[in-house]
Amino acid sequence: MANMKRIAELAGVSLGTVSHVLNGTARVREPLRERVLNAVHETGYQPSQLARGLRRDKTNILAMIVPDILNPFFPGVVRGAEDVAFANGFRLVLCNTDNDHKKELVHLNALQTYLPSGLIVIPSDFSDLTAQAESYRKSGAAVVCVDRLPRNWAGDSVTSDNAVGAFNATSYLIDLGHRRLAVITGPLHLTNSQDRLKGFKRAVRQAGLEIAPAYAQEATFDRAGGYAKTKILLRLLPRPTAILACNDMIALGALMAVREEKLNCPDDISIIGFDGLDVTETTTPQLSSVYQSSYQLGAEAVQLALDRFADTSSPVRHIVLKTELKIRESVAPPPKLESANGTGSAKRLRLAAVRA
Amino acid sequence: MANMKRIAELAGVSLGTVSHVLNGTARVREPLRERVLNAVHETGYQPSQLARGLRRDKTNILAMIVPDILNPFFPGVVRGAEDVAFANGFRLVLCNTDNDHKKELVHLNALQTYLPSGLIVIPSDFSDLTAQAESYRKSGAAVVCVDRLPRNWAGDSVTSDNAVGAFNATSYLIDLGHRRLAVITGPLHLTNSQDRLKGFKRAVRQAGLEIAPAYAQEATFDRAGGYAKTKILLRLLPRPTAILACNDMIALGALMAVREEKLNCPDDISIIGFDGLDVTETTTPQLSSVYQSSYQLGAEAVQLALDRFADTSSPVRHIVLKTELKIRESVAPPPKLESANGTGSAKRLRLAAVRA
DNA sequence: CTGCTATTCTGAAAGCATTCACGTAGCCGG
DNA sequence: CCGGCTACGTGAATGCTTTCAGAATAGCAG
Repeated sequence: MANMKRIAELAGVSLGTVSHVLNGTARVREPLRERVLNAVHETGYQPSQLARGLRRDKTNILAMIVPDILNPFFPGVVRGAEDVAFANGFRLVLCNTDNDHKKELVHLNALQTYLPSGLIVIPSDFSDLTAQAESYRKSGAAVVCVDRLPRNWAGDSVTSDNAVGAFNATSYLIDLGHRRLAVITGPLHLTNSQDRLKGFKRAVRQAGLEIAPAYAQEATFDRAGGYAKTKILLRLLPRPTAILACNDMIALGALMAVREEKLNCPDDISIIGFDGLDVTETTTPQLSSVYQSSYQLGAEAVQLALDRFADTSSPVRHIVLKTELKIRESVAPPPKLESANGTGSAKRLRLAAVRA
Repeated sequence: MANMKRIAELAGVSLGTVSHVLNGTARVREPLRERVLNAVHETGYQPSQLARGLRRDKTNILAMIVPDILNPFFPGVVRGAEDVAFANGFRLVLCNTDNDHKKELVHLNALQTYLPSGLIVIPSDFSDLTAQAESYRKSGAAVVCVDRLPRNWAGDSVTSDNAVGAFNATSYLIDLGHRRLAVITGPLHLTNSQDRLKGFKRAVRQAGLEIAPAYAQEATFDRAGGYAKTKILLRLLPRPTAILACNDMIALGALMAVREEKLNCPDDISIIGFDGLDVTETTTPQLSSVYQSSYQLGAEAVQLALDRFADTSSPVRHIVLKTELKIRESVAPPPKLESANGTGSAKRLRLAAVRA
């Protein structure tokens, strides 16, 4: 690959001039400018990002840290981030933490030696990024947290309005007539889980309902978690008539458990998930869900990083994206009649009532 | 951040010695060695990857190019790649092409200026990477193609055994008694689509069956494609009793179309997908699929790149991964009786037969 | 204790682009 | 025609690490 020196020779100018033409850092008269540009075209020269980064103390790399790209929620975030990054001439280095804070730290430390312009991070469990973020900021990199916040986070962030999303979903169920609501939250040390639970509780309180503690279960954010906790919920007396699952994976597990118990969703029990993944459209029944735009989360995060990058001193920003309740087939009014012990399917019960 | 000079001062040695200790490039006696290591620990010094890359003409970055991380098949590949990369001290720069060869070229050109050690690429549509690959190889970077191959690809690659996978699935259907098989392929300019179609045809031929051209439809690799082509297939007379969908998204679309036509899967029509995505477990009926390990695809690709990297001259390798036919609920023997026009559900027909 | 070889260390050069202090040419007003 | 200013260009210094040629030291044999 040609280097700048060669371009300078070809164009018959000095190194500095080539640099100025390339970066627009100084005025260069047309004839010279053109000669430089020609030389660049002829050779297909592209400046070494390494040398440039070394000199400028900054690269056009953005470091992106996510728990696990295999979790179907995260690819959207990554894609949104990559698109905005690419549009602005930045590249994304992607790292998975598996929600392991140690691994997160390893990545954080290692990545800094590439002098990225920014760091977009979906914090791992029990993450505390204060020190690292400080270090990045000191080196001139913007740090933005996405989706959930580490403890004591005081920097820029982009999240969905988890509380309002959960509130709306819960209210919707209540409006349908549900009174015995259950919620399966994600891990409660995560701020998004906390906020969704808050939204749920607020809706419940506002409706003057009481929810016994057993009706709020904490699960891991996956199908297995949703399945296990739903099994528990379905054994409670009286059985809940609706479940707010705090993400779609949990909702999927809930649906499996419901089916396995020979209950019918939505006749016996309504389910609303959270995230609005594509998979909610292909289940039977189709899952209702609080949709949030993972893409936008990532896109806004990078935009925020770029803004921060341009203006280090402006006040911290905390972008909160709207959610949208998508009601599909998994929601219905609560069963009209029920046996006292709360077992059996609503359909059967309805039949029993007719006979009686 | 401290630099090497500072470490040298702290340890009272020369720059060269620090470098040698850090890289093990020369023998350094214990006392000095220790002083250097201490200084490194105390300062938390980490060598600048930029300077190192600049000097070595190579970074520990791997460039990874995928069509679209939002396509649920690709995150697995990326994750597999990242894990192996990380384990070997490499980082992944992720780029999406949207299957646009132009965008692919832009990424390819831009990424080279970071002097990556390797390039892992899932080629876009109509990709021809010969020239770029050559350029990368010339700069000492390993290039590995994954999942599908560009035209005239002569380099290392990792793919699944698409032909055998499709052959097995098709044979399974034939063994169940199906005679009127249909296939919905992906875009036929993609080698994986071609291979799956070949496998299908081979199984058909081997069973002595004939498939009219209309029973082989080409679709985009998504739900919409599967849906549209299935609609067409369901209108054919006689109607096919089984569909091999060449990926799970197509299968999902097929399932939707079947349901919409008030047909029952698997009673009226069997469906087998390809890829074995998680989503196949959450549909009703659960989708049978030819499972391939996207994770392994990515992991092997990076391993191959690292190997190539260590030995530039060894012969080109072409890793082909096994697939596994996962039969779930979407497959059954063909309906026993059918009306001549091929409409109506098998169940109804069976009832009619009983009455007669 | 001397002479040599083998072993360690050192320091400068190289890799490439950016930037800053400084030189030069052109132009205006006087 | 000259002083002086503006607008352009120049090239050396810089950022950080690796590597190579060569200096210094250690160790051993005689």
